[in-house]
Amino acid sequence: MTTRARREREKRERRRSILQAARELFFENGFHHATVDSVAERAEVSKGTVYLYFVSKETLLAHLLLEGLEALVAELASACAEAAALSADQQLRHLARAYFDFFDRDPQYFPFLMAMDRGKFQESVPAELYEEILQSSLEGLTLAVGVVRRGVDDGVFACPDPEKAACMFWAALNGVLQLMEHPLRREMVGVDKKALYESSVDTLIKGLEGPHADG
Amino acid sequence: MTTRARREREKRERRRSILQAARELFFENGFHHATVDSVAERAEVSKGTVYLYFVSKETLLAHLLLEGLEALVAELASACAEAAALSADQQLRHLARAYFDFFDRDPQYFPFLMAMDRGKFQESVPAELYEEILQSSLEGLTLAVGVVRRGVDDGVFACPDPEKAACMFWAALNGVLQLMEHPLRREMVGVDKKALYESSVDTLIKGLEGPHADG
Amino acid sequence: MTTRARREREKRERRRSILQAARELFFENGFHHATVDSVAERAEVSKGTVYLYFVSKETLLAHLLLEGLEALVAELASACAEAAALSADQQLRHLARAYFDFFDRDPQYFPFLMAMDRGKFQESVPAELYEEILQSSLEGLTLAVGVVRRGVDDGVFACPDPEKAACMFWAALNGVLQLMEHPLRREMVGVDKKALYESSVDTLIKGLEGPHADG
Amino acid sequence: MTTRARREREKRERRRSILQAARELFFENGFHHATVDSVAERAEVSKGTVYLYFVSKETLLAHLLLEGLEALVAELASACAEAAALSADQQLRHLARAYFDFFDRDPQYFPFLMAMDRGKFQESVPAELYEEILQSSLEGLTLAVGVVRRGVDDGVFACPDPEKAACMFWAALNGVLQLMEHPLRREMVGVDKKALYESSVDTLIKGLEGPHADG
DNA sequence: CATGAATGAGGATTCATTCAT
DNA sequence: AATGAATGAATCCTCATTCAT
Repeated sequence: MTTRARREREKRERRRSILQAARELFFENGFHHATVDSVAERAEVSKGTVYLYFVSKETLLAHLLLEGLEALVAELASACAEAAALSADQQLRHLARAYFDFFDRDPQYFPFLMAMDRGKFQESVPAELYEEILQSSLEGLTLAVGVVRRGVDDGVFACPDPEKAACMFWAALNGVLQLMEHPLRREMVGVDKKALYESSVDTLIKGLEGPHADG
Repeated sequence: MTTRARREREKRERRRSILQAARELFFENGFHHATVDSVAERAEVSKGTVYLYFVSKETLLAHLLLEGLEALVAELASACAEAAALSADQQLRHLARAYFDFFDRDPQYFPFLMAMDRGKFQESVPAELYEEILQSSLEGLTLAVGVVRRGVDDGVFACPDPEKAACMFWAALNGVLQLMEHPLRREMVGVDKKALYESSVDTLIKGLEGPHADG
Repeated sequence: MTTRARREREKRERRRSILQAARELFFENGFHHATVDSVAERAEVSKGTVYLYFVSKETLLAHLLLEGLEALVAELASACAEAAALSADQQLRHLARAYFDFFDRDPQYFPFLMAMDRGKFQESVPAELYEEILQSSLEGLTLAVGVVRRGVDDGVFACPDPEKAACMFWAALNGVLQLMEHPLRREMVGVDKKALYESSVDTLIKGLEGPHADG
Repeated sequence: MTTRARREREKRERRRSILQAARELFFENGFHHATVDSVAERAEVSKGTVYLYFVSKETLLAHLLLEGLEALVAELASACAEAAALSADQQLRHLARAYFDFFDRDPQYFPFLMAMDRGKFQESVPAELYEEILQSSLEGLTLAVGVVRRGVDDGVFACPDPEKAACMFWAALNGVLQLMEHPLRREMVGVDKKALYESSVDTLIKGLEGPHADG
């Protein structure tokens, strides 16, 4: 029946709009300062409806995170695939660019990924969901490890421990994104975000190419 | 008068103990889950007294931050000075190590430095104090810029924009510290924090040494 | 039509299953802590259906009560009939035993009979239904009055006011049941429920037999 | 200092007024339908103040109960003492009358004593307080046991188990009070509360006097 | 008849902040 | 200066009830 299909669609629609409202508000005011009331209001549903779709405020955040991470991983994987034919260092550049593009398009995710660390979060979110998030957040790293490993095999990179090298790479890029996240800090620093990011990629890759890089 | 001197000392003493109590509690439970009541109780003063010394809960955090940053800058400066006679790359290593040591000793600062970015924080803290914090947080960078610049002058580093290079360096190290902050993530990643940090320093310095590093 | 008959049966069936689910849940968690959702779920119907059969949560309770009371009255009446040939005091014992057996089998009714007293209950239940419940709850007493009256006529009991005597009897037994209802209290008191009940019956009957019992 | 003394008095005063407001509202609307807001309003304090004095709504009820029970026990003890010189049966009558007077004056306690039985109550009340309440609620019974035992020793009562007899007595009186508590039931029954109570006392004492009473 | 998604008025509790003493 | 009692707005969450399909 069409009715049923439409119902399903409306439900998904509503779920999306709640998630979207939460994304906006959590980002604008920070998770703690956003209220479930305001989420409901912006999503144009009642407060009860929010709880119909998500068991708690924290769970709302968790879904936001998971959704974001899954999208990110998908984009990273596709970037890797596209660059499969290129040299390892070019592939790594592709990966880094995809990473950048993602957070450039959706800068909100960054602070959220960090918010997840705090204690109370784990308690208020179904364990299963939490597990999924951690899994997802590892997948990006796994991709990078693969590329570095290939680079080592191909003689492009000279690092004894590809896993550590990938971590380093990943961490450094996160650092740049985080640093440039805050408008004030961006202004203070007086360097362009994208330019800084690309310099970092170049420097790191250059650092990985020579011998004894990560003893 | 001695009385006056004693009074002054007691006041400083009390201020310190409030700050100390706040530090402990904010770190243990996170800023939002710590209450002013609990701070007062642990500092063994009344709640009113807390407000006598600090205009708001956020201001308490701001002072904690400022205090921490000042200590950090002092340590960095001293590390720089100690290494003044060494080559620029060695000096940068010294700086990086001092940075690491600081956060290794007081790992709690890290999350707070990040918390500062959030919206409501700025509103609840005297603008002047906020400004001071930003200033302080830039001073570390300034130190690094100086070292890089000297390295360029000495022909050790080959980067056209020392400021950008220093930023990159700093951001990358922050990224490592942040990544390894969370116990779960540390476990997932399976790499030692200090080793990862040192590899990053090595890789970055190596990257800075060659030509066309940060075009 | 067979269809019609089946429909009727299904409706009764469904009604029963809702009532049964409510009984279980109200008893397990107390009326206030049980939710209509949980009743619907356990009865395997939708929440809307519950409201199709019962106008409110309170009405659900009222029907439970009424149903229980009707069953009780039936059992009491049958106990009376069975003992019709015996002496009045023996008949009264039979009645008391039937009363005990009923609450021993379904101890949950007791607290609910009491819950009914509370204010909001009357407002949320159709007046007619409420009236029926009160009527039913009186019928047991009427039975007891009849037996006592017969006892007076036969010279077995010596009380000028059979109605009052029956009330007294009834109230006393209720008191025992109520006292022994709570596990903690039962433990504290350190007396067996059935033994206490039977002693009460004996003592009361003995008290009714002599002269000047309820002046 | 006078100031301090006055402060203390005011605190006690406020505590009392909150307790009093709670008593009224819990009784008028039932515990579940009374709100902490309404308690605060009637006590003419803010909601926060209520929580300053009592850790939870349930604790408020617990204190009401404890206070009531302690007053009751005190009155029962004093009734016993006054009647120390009289025969055991007269002393028991005194005790019963004091019991009646208490609930006649403060009929609210009765429903509360019962409310305590429900599950969630125990969880929301400090264990220590709960224990105290149970203790208190036993003391009345202990008094009755003492009197009955003396009656047995004096040859006035002929019951092998004074403890059971006292329970029975107590339970029966509770039953009468409970039955007559509800206005509607009182009307239905058509018997005067006090008269019914006194008849019960007479009948029970008479029942205890003869032989084989509670074999 | 039956469904179950949506509602939204409450409810208990917390806590930063004030202020009379 | 120091106290700590009082405040009350704010917050998350619940759940009986309705109603379009």
